[in-house]
Amino acid sequence: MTRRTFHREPEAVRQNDLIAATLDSVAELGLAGATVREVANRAGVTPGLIRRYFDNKERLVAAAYRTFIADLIEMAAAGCGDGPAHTQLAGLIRASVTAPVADGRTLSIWAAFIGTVNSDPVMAEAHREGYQAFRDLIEHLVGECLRECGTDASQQTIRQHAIVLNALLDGLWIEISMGGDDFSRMDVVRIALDSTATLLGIDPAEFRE
Amino acid sequence: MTRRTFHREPEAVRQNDLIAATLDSVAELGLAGATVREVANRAGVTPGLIRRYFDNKERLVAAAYRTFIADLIEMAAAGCGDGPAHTQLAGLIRASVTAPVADGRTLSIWAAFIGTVNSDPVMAEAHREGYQAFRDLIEHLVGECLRECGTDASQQTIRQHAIVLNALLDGLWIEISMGGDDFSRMDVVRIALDSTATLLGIDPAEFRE
DNA sequence: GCAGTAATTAATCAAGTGTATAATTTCAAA
DNA sequence: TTTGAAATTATACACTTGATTAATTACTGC
Repeated sequence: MTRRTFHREPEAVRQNDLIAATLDSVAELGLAGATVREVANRAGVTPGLIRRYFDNKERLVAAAYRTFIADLIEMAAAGCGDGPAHTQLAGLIRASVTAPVADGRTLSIWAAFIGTVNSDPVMAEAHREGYQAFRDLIEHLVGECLRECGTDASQQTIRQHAIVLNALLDGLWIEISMGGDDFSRMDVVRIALDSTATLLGIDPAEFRE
Repeated sequence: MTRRTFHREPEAVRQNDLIAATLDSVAELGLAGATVREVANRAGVTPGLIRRYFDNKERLVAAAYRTFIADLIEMAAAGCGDGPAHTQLAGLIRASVTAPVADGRTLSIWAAFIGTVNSDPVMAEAHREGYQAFRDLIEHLVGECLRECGTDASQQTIRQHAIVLNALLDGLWIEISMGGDDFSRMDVVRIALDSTATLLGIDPAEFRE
């Protein structure tokens, strides 16, 4: 009876693999399906090993959530580029309503985690961290964008615009990711950009990237 | 050793109690916490009894989701009243961004269920049923509202407006329910109504209920 | 090449899960 | 009051879960 062969991996790599395996499990099987054994299998590893990298299963899941949120924001922010603010904002919006940010897998993971925020303080904290970052980014871009257009708005007005825009993006992201009905037929990017221009009171033509 | 006393309940009542207990469990402990025993305890009943009302735990959870979604839509639609369309729409919006539709408990339950839609066909079906109803309601109200304002819009334009408005409401609902930051300080109803008016291109003054 | 250390496996445990079934109790009808 | 059927409880079972520990293996530094 010979043991299964294995090879060692740098700590960061293994940790990353375990987190990736966790996210895959959550996406395909739901949070309940992300058992220690399932995650270990997907990572090509034995269940016991997980404990060497994460104290608890709870810690593993929380870590997975943190990297998920961070990656999500990074993917969205990657659409910004470094041009004028209205171009950056347009890029952010386009990225938010198209894959890979907007797709079923991402939504499943997000929802599964969000569902625990109310009953799990650790997850609640992990959540707040990441969410704030996205809202701050939007608020900054909205402010710059309005300034570029010659509109002088108070900080409170900017904040309100950011809140509404953030909500709109969240909602569109959910609807599109859920794969509802006829989104494949319409130009979601155009709709998102035009709606944003309308809400901010700026010229829609400005928003053609 | 005497058995615990009990009293019989009409089938509909028991069924309802079990569903209510399931939703409470999901809200407070997450989907994973909604075990057969937990639900039974909250319903003041023994685990075995559940099987007399639901074939599976899966069926119980699906039934709970259906009534949850139905109640949610009913609560939102209850704000409509029966006046002119723009008043009905305003009522719907107000109801959507205030309690009991918009609160943490509701969001927790919603998210927990949504997280399963991708991996569970039964839940996916239960979901689509309820969601369509809400979008149809919004589309109808938007159409009537534009007609009242003298705007003549094509069916496709109406549909696009409905999609955007639906997304905005979803997003606001989530942000408010999540209890993010400073929503307590601001008039969310006002923000929601004004944003809607802006998006539909109608006079915000029309929307003061 | 060799030793020692640390990563990994394998095997096991107690607790909790959904489900099944037989024993009881309630209640309505006679 | 008695009887019978249906609702409810109690108990048990097989299985999965997260966690623990000792035995083994791979790799690093000498």
